[in-house]
Order: sequence, then C-alpha cells, then structure tokens
Amino acid sequence: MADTRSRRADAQRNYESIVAAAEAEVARSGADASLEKIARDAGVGSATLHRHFPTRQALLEAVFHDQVEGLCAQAHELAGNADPATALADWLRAVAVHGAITRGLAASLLASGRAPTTPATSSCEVMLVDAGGALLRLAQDAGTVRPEVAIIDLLTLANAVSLATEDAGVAARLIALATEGIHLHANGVPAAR
Amino acid sequence: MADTRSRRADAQRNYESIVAAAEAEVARSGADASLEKIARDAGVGSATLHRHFPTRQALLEAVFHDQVEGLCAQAHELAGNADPATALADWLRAVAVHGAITRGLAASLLASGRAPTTPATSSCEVMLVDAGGALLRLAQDAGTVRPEVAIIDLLTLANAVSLATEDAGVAARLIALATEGIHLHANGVPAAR
DNA sequence: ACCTAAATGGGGTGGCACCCCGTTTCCGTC
DNA sequence: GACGGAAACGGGGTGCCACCCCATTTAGGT
Repeated sequence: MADTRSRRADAQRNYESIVAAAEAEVARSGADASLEKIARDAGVGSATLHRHFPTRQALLEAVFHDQVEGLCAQAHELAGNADPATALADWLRAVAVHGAITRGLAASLLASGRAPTTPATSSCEVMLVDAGGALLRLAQDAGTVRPEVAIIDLLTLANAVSLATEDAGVAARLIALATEGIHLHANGVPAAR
Repeated sequence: MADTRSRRADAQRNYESIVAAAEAEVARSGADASLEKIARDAGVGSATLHRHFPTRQALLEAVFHDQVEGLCAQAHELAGNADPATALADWLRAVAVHGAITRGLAASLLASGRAPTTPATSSCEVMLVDAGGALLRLAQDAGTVRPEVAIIDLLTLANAVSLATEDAGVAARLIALATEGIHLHANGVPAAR
C-alpha cells in the first residue's frame, strides 16, 4: 500500500501521519470519527487531510486496507480445508466477527456498496469478493453448497451482521444461523456447531 | 399512541406537529435527519423539539411506532398459515423488506439494541419480539424449525439486512438465503422460492 | 379577571465538514 | 550552493448542526 506514486517527501510523511492518527481515532470512535480531530492529532491542517482523502470513505479504506488483506489471506488458508462448505462458513464467520470487533470496518465496506459513484467500487470490496468467490466456487463444485448462492450476497450478509452488532459472539452466532438456516431436517441438524 | 398523559393542549399540538414533520423529513433523509430542520418545518423552536424528545431515538420511535404495529399485525395474520415455518420466514422477509424500504427504521431499531441505557429497551423492539416470538414458537412446536433458534437472533438478522441495503429485492433475497442456509441437501433445496 | 405552573423559542456555545488562498517547503537545475 | 517554480501546506472563513439557558408568553383552573 502507501501509493508509491510520485509524491513529495513531506506529502508522503503527512499521508502516513494521517492514516496513523485515523487508525487510532477510528478504533476509538468508529467510522464517524471527527476528521478535524484526526487532522489535529496527525499535526496537519484539516485542509491537508481533505486534500489527501477527498472523502471519508477514502480515508477509511486506507485505514482498513491491511486488515482486509489479512482476511483475504485467511481465505486462501481455509481453501485447503477438507470440507469446502465448512471453509466457506468459517471464513464468513471470520469476516463478520472481524467486522463486528473492528469499529468502522463494516460501515466503511457498506458505504462502498451503497454509492455507485466510484466506477470500480472500493478496492477492499473487490478483494473480499475475489477471495470469497474462490471459496464459494470450491464448495459449489464439491456439490455441498447450492449453486444459486452468490458471493456478493454472502458478503453483504456478513457485513450486515457486523453492522448490527459489535459483539463477536453474537456475530458468530448469527452467521452460523444464516449459513445453516432455520429448518430442522429429518436427518438432524447439519453441522449444528 | 400519542401519550394521553396529562399535557397542555398546546404542548400536544406541538408534539403532533413535530412527529408529522419528522415523518416527512426522515423519509427523505433517513435516521440522521436534521433535528433543526424538523423543528423549523414543524413551526416550533428547536428547544421545544428537544424538550419533547430528549434523544433522537425517542423521536424516531414515535415516528415508526405505527409501522411497527403494522408489522406485528402482519405476524398475527400469518400465524394462521398452514405451515408455521413458512409463516415465520415470510414474516422475517416482511420485516427486513420494510426496514430496507423505510429509511431510518432499521437504524432506529438498532440503536435501541445497542445501548442498554433504557431499562425496558425500546417499546418497538419489545413489540417485534413478542409478535415474532409467537410465530417462532408455533414453528418450533410443529417440529419444522430447530429448537435452539432464538427470536432475538432472527430479528437482529432481519434488522441487519435492512441496515445493509435499501433495496427490497436484495433484502428479500438475503433473508431467503439466511432462512434456508447455504447447503445443498440430498433431497434437494427445501422451499427454494 | 386573575394568577401560577407549564410551555415556548430566540439566541448563545461549541463542534463539525469543507474550502479559499496567501505562505512555506521541496527539489530539479544551473 | 543558490535559485525558481511547482507542489504542498494550514490558518481561518462559511454554513450547518445539537443542545441548552432563561426571559417571555400562554393555558386553563379558580
């Protein structure tokens, strides 16, 4: 990350200060943290913050980029799991739990999904769709996940759960519920836990 | 509604003006509508609005009370449905779709769930838990819904979906996915629709 | 008609996002 | 090492907001 694009050294320094301050402040106050305060903490004028990050969304994306990368890496690890359907469910749970714990992440991803202003949507969203799509395809090819399930719906669901709670336990429970469904089947509950 | 508690006639008039203005404004701008503008549209000072509704949450609850009542009534109608599990799923879909369409409703219900400040939580939430709980119990007694499923989780899920999208189609699809689960079962997809 | 408690709202305070534009800083060139 | 222009900066302005204070008005019982 950190955009190696031609940039003056002082500009690069400020960029990094802002992201660092934003990380701290967003962790404390969530996605609607005060941009003024972030600029103050970073030791730059508010205009500088707005120049580097034209929208709140742009700043949040810089803040969360690393964490999203971590989630994607986790998807690749889980892909080696014996049961692809379990791997998919586990990964969705990880995404939802991470989003629930990390104040602002869910709101940040949501915002990108809502406004179709940016042509190529948020890079974070694309990363998650790619990583999750691979997991989903494995499970569908194995015949254990219904073919009409779409990765974007699963991710939206995980994100929705993150948005609705900040409790990791609740988030995990809701994802388990959503992946298993509500029905009691003749042959018992499939993979109850 | 409208709190028949002893109140001077002018106060009652203002209370109603404010709720009416809030309905219009929240429909246009969502749950974070400007309280100042609502007061201006209602023809009262901002202090009057804050006196009647100490928190934004209190105002939103007054605005959405009727709609939540409608959803609860719908639950009672569906309770007569032949298949209780279908009734439950249909109602959850209705809740999620309604929340997705009605700007601010989901955020309003969420806020009540987040802050355990109010001892008896939001009245809207209690109403939904009661109405949905009855439906869930019917389905569990009929043996078609797993006994460990909790109504609060289902409602949180429906609310989460509302929060994550404002598109009725997407909301309905996500609820269908969550109630059916992701798995492909030997005997085919249960209630695919 | 009067009187008191209830209710009101103009205006103050502090905070915010976002932008303008005069000033400072960097860095390639000589 | 000095210089000059482009790049970057940031103080301060604007307009909006939530929330509160308190002097004034008003309802409605007697």
